[in-house]
Amino acid sequence: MGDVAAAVGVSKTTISRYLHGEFDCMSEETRARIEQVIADLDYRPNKIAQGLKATYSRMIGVTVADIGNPFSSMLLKGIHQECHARDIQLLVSESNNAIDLERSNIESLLDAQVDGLIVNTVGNNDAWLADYCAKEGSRPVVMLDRAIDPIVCDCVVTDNRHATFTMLDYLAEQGFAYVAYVSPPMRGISTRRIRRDAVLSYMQDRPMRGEILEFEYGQPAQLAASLKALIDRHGKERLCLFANNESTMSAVVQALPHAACCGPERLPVGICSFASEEWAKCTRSGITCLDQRPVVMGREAAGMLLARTYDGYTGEATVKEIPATLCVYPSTSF
Amino acid sequence: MGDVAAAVGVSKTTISRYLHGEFDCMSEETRARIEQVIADLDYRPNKIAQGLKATYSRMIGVTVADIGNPFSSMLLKGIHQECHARDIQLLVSESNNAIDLERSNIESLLDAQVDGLIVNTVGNNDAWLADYCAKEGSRPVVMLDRAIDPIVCDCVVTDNRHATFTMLDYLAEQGFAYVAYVSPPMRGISTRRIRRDAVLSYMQDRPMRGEILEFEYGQPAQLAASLKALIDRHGKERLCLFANNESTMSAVVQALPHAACCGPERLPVGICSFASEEWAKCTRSGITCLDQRPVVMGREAAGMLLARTYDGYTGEATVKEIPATLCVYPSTSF
DNA sequence: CTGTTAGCGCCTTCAT
DNA sequence: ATGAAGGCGCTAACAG
Repeated sequence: MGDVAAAVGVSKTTISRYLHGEFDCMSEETRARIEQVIADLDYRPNKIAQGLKATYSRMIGVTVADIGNPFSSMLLKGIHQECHARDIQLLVSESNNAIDLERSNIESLLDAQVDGLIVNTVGNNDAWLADYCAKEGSRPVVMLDRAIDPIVCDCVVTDNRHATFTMLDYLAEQGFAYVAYVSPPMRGISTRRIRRDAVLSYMQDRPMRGEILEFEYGQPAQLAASLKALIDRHGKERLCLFANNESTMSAVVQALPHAACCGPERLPVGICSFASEEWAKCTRSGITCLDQRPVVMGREAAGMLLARTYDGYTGEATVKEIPATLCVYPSTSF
Repeated sequence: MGDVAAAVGVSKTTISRYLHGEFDCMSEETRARIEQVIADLDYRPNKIAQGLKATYSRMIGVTVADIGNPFSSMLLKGIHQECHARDIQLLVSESNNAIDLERSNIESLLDAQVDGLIVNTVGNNDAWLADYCAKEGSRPVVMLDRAIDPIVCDCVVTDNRHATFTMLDYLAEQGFAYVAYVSPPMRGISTRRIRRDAVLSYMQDRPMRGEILEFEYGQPAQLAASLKALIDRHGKERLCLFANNESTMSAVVQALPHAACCGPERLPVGICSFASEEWAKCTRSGITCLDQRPVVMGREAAGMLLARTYDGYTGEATVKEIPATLCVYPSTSF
């Protein structure tokens, strides 16, 4: 900036004004000269230095539990769309499903002076997060695909209870009398808990029966054994496996012999899952799924965050529920 | 920092020294007092201000063509692993497959003072990128899953030619006499071009015959028609469709009626693809694939970038080829 | 062992 | 219509 000023023969103040479009009180000539010199020198203002002076950096921080997950990458896509439109940079980090990493990531992002945070928490970290939100001078936070209780910050989640009910209604219609909800351990993750509770509550009031089947990602053999036992136990009764997410769906599919899913030997076992349609429709012969529309969720979260961060919005913290879409494929038809 | 200094009753310099672990020339007492006050005040140094003074920001920039792609998210995972280990922040943006967005993203990242760049280019932007690399004072750049010609910066790519040959050898073994390589238009993307050329060159020297089948993502009907014609033309001759990437594989699978892939009516049509194993093994009855190990690629790219950016490495620009892994599934067995 | 000073690149009053 | 000066939070000589 000093170079430009010197080359034009004006002070840095004038250059600064030029950069901010304050042309009203500037001679047309200076204006043109500055433009010229900036082009010649290929000068670009240093955003970091601007941010040092201003109280904002025009960067927001994002932590996701697992960035390798295609669902997370869709969330990021949505977040990026919204932020890019407003010229906000994205500082991204992943916590690899570890709580201490999540905490240190958030602290690092804050050290980097992000103006706000989008957090897809790994779970069991609510107290710490609530603590941060309560601190005065804290930056706005939006929880993504997670809710926090009590609601201390905006949350963007799938309408999990309603979506679960929609799926179960559909399964009942298809003649499934028994549903096993397959999920990784809850681990304080609101989304998982709410879905499980929805399944249990649905079954309390209706003829449908079922169970919750927890499993650990690392243990495919164990899952295969549980599923085999379950299926054997049910004989010819129509049974459906309802997976909590894509990874679970993938594990379920692999635990089942392929012949069980299609062809003449097909067992009376349906499969469905929370999963993106794009992925589910190609899995096996096509798996019925609840698509959470993660891109929309990401956009929504970013929108809420930017409103608070840059537009001075100060309404109460709210939970925004995004409806999931039921997509029917052959895995639940007989 | 001023507050801390005041509270302790020393100058900011001393605090600065404390923060950088320069305890050798500091009384044990001051040291302890500073530690105390920092804890009390919950003080954390401003990385941005540090970066303003230093000539680096400890941030690197990443642009990917399409962040929603699971492959890209794996690349990011690898990049993040390496950067996190060295306490480097990641500024991420996506170009949504648009060249002008890619350019403006790179400029924005540079404005944000990133110390280096990892670029997964959308294609047809080589001249512009080479231009940037040649500019003096430019930050180090690593191209990821893309090569640039001539090699003006480090590139991390799959060993595309070798991988393609490996797959074709395997297909020949399985008795496929004809292979259709299905790919989106090349659009100046090195990876696509090299794979296509490998297919053509393989077929020149060997009995295997085949063709290149270009298609546009948006046009499933057209692809379905091409495939139908192709299959009809070949009657009972064993034929394999070889997809360039996951999206293409997905399109191919959807263009084919499910009965064509398994069961008694199965056509003599194999399918294989460049794709991650995790995804391919669940698709239909399991699809033979070349897994590019994107996490490794991301790590490698970040490693090379950090070496140049922070360790003063200045060797010649090189192309690092990561071997792909052939994973066999039922889609190519009869 | 610790403080003073100057400055990174920019913005913002207050003058002129 | 334009400048000068001070300061954002921190670091790096150079003193003492």
